Amino acid sequence: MKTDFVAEYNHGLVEEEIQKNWNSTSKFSVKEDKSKKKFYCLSMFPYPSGRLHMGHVRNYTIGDVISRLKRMQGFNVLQPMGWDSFGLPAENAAIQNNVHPATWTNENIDYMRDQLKRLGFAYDWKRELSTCDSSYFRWEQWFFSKLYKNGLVEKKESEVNWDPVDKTVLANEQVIEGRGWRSGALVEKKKIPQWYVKITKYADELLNNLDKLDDWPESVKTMQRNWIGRSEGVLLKFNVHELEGFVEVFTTRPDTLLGVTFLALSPEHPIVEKIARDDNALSLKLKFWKKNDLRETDPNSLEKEGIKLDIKAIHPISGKEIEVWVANFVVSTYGTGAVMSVPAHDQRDWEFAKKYKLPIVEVIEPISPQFCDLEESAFEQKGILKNSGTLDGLSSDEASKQILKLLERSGLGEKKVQYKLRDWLISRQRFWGCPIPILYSKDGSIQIESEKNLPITLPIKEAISGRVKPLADYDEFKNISNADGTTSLRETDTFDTFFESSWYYARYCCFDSTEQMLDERVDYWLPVDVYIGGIEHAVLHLLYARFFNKVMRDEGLVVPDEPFKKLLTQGMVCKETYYRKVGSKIEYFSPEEVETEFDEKGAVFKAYLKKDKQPVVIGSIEKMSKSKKNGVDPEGLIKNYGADTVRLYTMFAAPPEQMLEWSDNAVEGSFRFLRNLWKLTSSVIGFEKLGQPLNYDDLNESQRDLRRKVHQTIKKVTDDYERRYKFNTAIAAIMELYNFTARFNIKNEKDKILFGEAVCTTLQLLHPVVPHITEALWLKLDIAKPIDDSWPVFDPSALTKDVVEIVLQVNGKKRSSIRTKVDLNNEEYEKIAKSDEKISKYIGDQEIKKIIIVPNKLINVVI
RNA sequence: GCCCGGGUGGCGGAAUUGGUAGACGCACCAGACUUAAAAUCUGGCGACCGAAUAGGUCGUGCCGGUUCGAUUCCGGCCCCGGGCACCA
Repeated sequence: MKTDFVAEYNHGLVEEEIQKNWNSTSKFSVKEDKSKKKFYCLSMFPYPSGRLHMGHVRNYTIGDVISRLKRMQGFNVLQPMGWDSFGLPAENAAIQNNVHPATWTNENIDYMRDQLKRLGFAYDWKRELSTCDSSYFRWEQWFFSKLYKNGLVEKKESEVNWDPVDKTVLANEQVIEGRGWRSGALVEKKKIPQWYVKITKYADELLNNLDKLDDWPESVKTMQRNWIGRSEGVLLKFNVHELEGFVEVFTTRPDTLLGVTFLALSPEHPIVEKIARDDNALSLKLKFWKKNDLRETDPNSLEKEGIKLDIKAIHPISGKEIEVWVANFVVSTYGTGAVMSVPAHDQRDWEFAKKYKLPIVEVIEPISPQFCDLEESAFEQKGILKNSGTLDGLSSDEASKQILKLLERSGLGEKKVQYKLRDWLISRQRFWGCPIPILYSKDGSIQIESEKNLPITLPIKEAISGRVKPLADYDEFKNISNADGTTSLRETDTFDTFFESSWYYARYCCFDSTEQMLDERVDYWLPVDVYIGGIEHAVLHLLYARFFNKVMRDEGLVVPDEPFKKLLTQGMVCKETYYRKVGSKIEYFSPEEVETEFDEKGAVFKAYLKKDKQPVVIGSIEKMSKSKKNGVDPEGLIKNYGADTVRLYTMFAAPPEQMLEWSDNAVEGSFRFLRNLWKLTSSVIGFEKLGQPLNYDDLNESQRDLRRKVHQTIKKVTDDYERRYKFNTAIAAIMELYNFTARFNIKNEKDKILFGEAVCTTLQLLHPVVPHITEALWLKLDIAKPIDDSWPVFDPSALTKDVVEIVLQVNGKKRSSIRTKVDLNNEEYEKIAKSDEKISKYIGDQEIKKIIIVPNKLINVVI
C-alpha cells in the first residue's frame, strides 16, 4: 500500500483505498475449479425499493462474513448478488411520478448497487442479474412452456379480490378493511379464469424432504409442514335421492361415522348454489354470508349459522335418512366443501347441533374413565366404539379400518390423503411483470408461445409518456397476426413475482448462458451451501423455490433434490420508539428529536421532546419503519463511522437469528474498538518475523499465557463462525484477546515476536467481519502473504497448562478456590479439599459423606 | 384455540456435554489529565446485610421435582414474540 497512513484511523481513506484495490483486480470473481472445494453462499436478493435499510445490511453482512471465512479456508467461494426487480412498487411509482417502471427500477438498482459496494461485500459482480431483464425472464417463459407441456400448468376459474375502480385483481395484502388500498373502493369477490401451477403434485415430496433438511431451523420446517397440511382420512359418499346424486365428504375420523346426524355444506357448494337459484330466502342468506367473509373474521367470535335444505342424505352404513344443512362454518376450499357432522365428537358440529336442536349421538367412549359431559361439550379424543352395532367395543383405530372396508365394499368410500396446500395462482393483472407466454386463437383454443418467439417482452414505448396501463390495454401487445393470416390474442396477465425468485439461485451459476436456461456449471455449484434471509419468507418463497428445484430436477436441469443445504434466518432490526397520544391518534417521534434522562443506575426514566421540552411516552422496541419514525439510515452511519464499524456492530450486537436492537451508543463502542485496534497494530510496525512461523521453545510463563490466549481464541472463533454461526461471541472472544494483548508487557525480543503474532492473529480472525481495516493494517505491517490467504489453525500444544484453578465447593456451593498442578489423582484432590482452610471451617466436625471430583475443575465436599 | 421460539444486571447479550451465573460491549459512577468541557486513561458496577477493599444471605419469569450440584433435565403455571387458524 503506497499511502502513508496517519497514526489515526481514517475509515474513509482506508475503505476507499482497499475497495479500489478489490475492484481493480476483480478479486471476488470466481469460476468453476474442480481442484478446489466449492462453497456457494447466497443471501436473498433485494427488491430495488430505493435505498438499503438496516435489514439488508444485516443480511448481507452475515453472508459476507461466512463467504470471507470460507475463502480464507481455501474454498472456491461463490457469492453473487442481484435484483428481484419486477413488482408492484415500481408500477405505483411510475404512475405517481410519471416515469416508466423500468426507469424507476434501474435508477434504484444503480443507487443500491453503490451502497452495497460501499459496504465492501465480496460479491462476484459479473454475475449480477436483474429479473426484469429479458435475458433472465426469457428462460422463465421457456420453463413455463415446459411445465405447460408436462401438464403442470392449468387455467381454471377461482375467486379473487377485484377492485372495480382500478379494474384489477388485488392481492389479499392489498385489501384493507374490505377496500382497495389505492382506490378506496369496496373490493368485490369475482370469479375469473386464472393460471395455476400444480404444486400440489409435489406435496408429498415437499413434505417428506423436510426431514432431510438437517441444517434448516425447526421452526421453518414446522411452518412448511403446517402449510402443506397433510392429513389422512376417508372420502365417502352420501346418496341424495332428490338430486339423483350424492354429496362427497372427507373425514379423518371414520370411526365416528355412526354418530353422523346431519351433513353440512359450505355456502359456495355447487349443490347449494343450484338450490339457491330457485330459493330467494336462501340466496339472500348466502349473499349476507359472503359480505361478512369468514376468512377475515375471528372464527371464535363468529356465530355459527345455517339453513336446512329440502333434501335428505342416506347414511352409507345405517341407510337412515339424515338432514342436509348449509352452514357458514364450512370452508369451501378445503376437502370437498362439505362435512359429515358428528356433534358428539366435534366441537363445531356440537355447537351447531345445540343451536338448531339437532340430534347428538355418542359413539365414542373414553378409554380410561374420565369425565366427559356431552351436555357441556363434544368429546373429540379417540376411544372405544358404542352405539355402532357390530363395531361396539372396538378401538377407534380398529373401527376406522373396519368402516373403511365396509365403505370400499359398497363403493361408497375410499382412502384419501388431503392437503391444505393449494395450487399456486401465478397470474397477475399487472404491467410490471414477466408476460405469460400464451396465445388464444379465435376459436378460443390455447397455445403456448413457440420457443423461437421468446422472450415476449413488455411494451416499453410508454417510456415517453410514463404512465402505464394494464397490459390488456395495449392493443399492439395483445393483437397478434399469424403467418397464416389468422389473428390471435396474447395473454395479458404477468407472472407472480415469486416466479422469478424461485430459480435465480441456479441462474447465478451460469449467468451468461444465452443458449440455455441452465448449463453444466450448475452441477459444480449447486446446491447452495448457506442461504441467508428473513424469516418472513419461511413459507412462500422458500416453498416455491424448493418446488421449482424439484421440477427443474425432473426436467434434468439440476441434480440435487433440495436447493438450499443450510438455511439461516436472520432476525429483524429494531429500535426504541417515542410517541404522544393526541386524542385517539398516536404521533411518533424519531429518537433524534427526543432527549432522555437517566436515573442513578443508568436506566432511562424520562424522555422529552427537544423542541418543546414536554414529556413523550417511551414506547416499545419495534421493527425499524417509516411510520414509527425509528429507522436508521445506513448511509449516514457509513459516512460517520465507516462500513467496518457498521458491519462490526451489526454482527456484535446479537446472534444472527435473534432480533437486533439498534443502539447508537453501542455503535460508538464498536468504532472505539477499531480505533484502538488501529493504535495497537501501529505499535507493531517494524517488528521482526511478523506473519512468519516461529520457534516456540523455552517460553516463560507470561509468554506461554499470551500464546495460549491466541490459540484458545483461534479455536473458539473458528467454531463460532463455522459451526455455531454465532458471530457475536466470536467478536467478544477477539475483543478479549485484544484486551489481553494490550496489557502484555514487552520486556525482550521474544516477547516482541509473540506480541506481533497475537496482533496478526487478531487481524486475521477479524478479517471476515471488518475486511477493510484489517487488510489495510496487514499491508501496513508489510507482510508478504495476503491476509485472506489462509485461516489460522490452533496449535493444541499451546492450549496445555501446568497450573489450573480448581473450585472448592461444600454441598454444591462455591466456598473457595485454589491453584493446583494439572491432572492430579483423586487422593491428591481429596487432600487439597480437606486441607483448605475455608473448606475445613465449613466442614467443622461434620461427617464427610462423599467427595465429588471433576478433574482440573471442581471438588465438591458433601457433608 | 393450535404449533413454534423466548423470559438471565440499568441495557444488548454470554455460560457449547448438568460443574465458579453475569464473558464481551453499552450506559452509569468515581478518580487522573484539563483553566473548563469533550476526548482519553485508571478503577468500580446483580440485590440485600455490613464501616469494610472482612464476611455472609439471596439471585437466571413463578411453583414443585430429580441431583452432591440445575440458567441447563422433568412436571405444572404465568408472561412476551412469531406463525397458522371453523382445515372436518
